[in-house]
Amino acid sequence: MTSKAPRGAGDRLIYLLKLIAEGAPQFSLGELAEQAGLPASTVHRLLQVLLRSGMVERGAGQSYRPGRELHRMASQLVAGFDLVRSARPFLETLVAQWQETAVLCVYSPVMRTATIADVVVTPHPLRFSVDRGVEISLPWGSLGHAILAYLSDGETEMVLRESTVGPLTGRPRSTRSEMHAELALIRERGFARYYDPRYDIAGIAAPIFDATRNILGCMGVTMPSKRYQRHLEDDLALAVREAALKLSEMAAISHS
Amino acid sequence: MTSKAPRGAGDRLIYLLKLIAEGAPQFSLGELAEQAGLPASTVHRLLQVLLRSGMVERGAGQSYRPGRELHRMASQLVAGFDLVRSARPFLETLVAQWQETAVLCVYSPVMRTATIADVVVTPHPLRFSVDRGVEISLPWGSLGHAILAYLSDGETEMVLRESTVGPLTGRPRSTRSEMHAELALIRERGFARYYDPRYDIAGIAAPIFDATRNILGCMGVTMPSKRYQRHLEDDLALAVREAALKLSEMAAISHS
DNA sequence: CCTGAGTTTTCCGTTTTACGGAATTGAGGT
DNA sequence: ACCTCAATTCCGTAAAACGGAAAACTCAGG
Repeated sequence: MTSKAPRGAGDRLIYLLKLIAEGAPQFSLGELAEQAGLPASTVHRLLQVLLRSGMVERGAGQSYRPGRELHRMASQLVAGFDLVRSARPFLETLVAQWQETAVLCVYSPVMRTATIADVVVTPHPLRFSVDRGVEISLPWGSLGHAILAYLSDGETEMVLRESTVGPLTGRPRSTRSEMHAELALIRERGFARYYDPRYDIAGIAAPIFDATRNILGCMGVTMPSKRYQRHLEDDLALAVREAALKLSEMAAISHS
Repeated sequence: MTSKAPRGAGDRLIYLLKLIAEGAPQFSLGELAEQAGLPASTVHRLLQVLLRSGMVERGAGQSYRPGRELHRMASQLVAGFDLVRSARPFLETLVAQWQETAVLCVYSPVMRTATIADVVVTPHPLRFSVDRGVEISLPWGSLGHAILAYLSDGETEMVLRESTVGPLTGRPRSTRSEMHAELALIRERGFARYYDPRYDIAGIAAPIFDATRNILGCMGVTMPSKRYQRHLEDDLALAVREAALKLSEMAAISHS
């Protein structure tokens, strides 16, 4: 907990603000000071700044609490939330770190379809052309699986029944039980892998949820199966899962 | 726009954060500097702090945008939002400023009833005893009217039909058309007044909405009709309306 | 009502950082 | 390549931040 506190009034204020936002709805100066690893007098002075701006208010007795201005700011930000726009930085980070095309995919429950909402392409010259708006098939590929695995049993069933052939292969993908085993594995791990050397395509994807753990879509990376070899370790998969998790957290309260 | 900017790194950071949160999802250093009324070099330095902490990120080109950390903070705050707890400071402020008992009232659409969720009492020795949990009657009193005025026509009709007598008077309150005229007036003004010298009670209340302008409840002040005289001017009414408005803004995204 | 332990708040000399105009660098357009 | 405008860096000055220590305050318990 007592991580090294930053120096400088500005950095420290942000640092405190974060602690306050994720901390208890009611706290004392001492608690905050200890948690922040800062001297009480310093925390006190910084709290005056937050108090002055309404970001923090005084509660019953000698306690402090998040202020109305802070809440108002939060509402404004959340209200202006947009999955696609918010996902962008994550996609960009993934590409910057792993050099593979990153994709955001949103699921439409009414249509029972998923479409590519945003893409950041790899700098590699060899890459698939992935376009926004393209519908992806749920029973096929890492992106589809990452969503399919989190649909209700009924929905999953309907999806599987509706389409029995893969979009590239043109033939049944796998048996029903193989499929269910794979989806269970995805749920366990928190991400989906896909690898098909026959069509030189591979990918890793992880689900994105809203506050009630309804699936909103998924985020993933796709690449030629050759390059996939480098990522057989869990490093990339964990990065993708982590990004999707953070985005879910951000989307937790949204006008789904 | 060019209000006097605060001095000191801390104050200025908060000031910028607010501008960023309520401003465009994409902005340039120059824009922000002008809007803040600060020299560009200063804004630049402060942005480094926000950048360092992830509260702001760089977008395409040379632009800036609200960062992931800021969004995450906002989600956490909104997730922990609670109408009753959030209303408290408003109630306290009202009592401190006007010395009259302030009440938060929440509406339950399923039951079609409103109950008192929180109270901060006046310091005056002469006051009504208002208790949490008490159900209030919608067709009667400022609190009830402030809610009733914003129900759908159908709901309003059902409420009026269900209860035809006032809780204190024990007799029909007013004609249907009088009632509708009053509710229209409330909608126009944004607050409800009530005054009944026969029972020495008076009050002013304003509605609280969620993001889609569904009514969540209301906030108001009650007092003996004697003291009401002092508040015939719109000052108190405006204060109540203002408080309810701000709370609505905060509640804009909530798990109602 | 008084006392005492534990906080919070103020003080103040020292140190560090913030400040912002001017100069430089860099991006985007023609 | 060249131009323009905005972003970024520099740097001497000025102002705030810093935090230990002392004072004031709060809340129990006697």
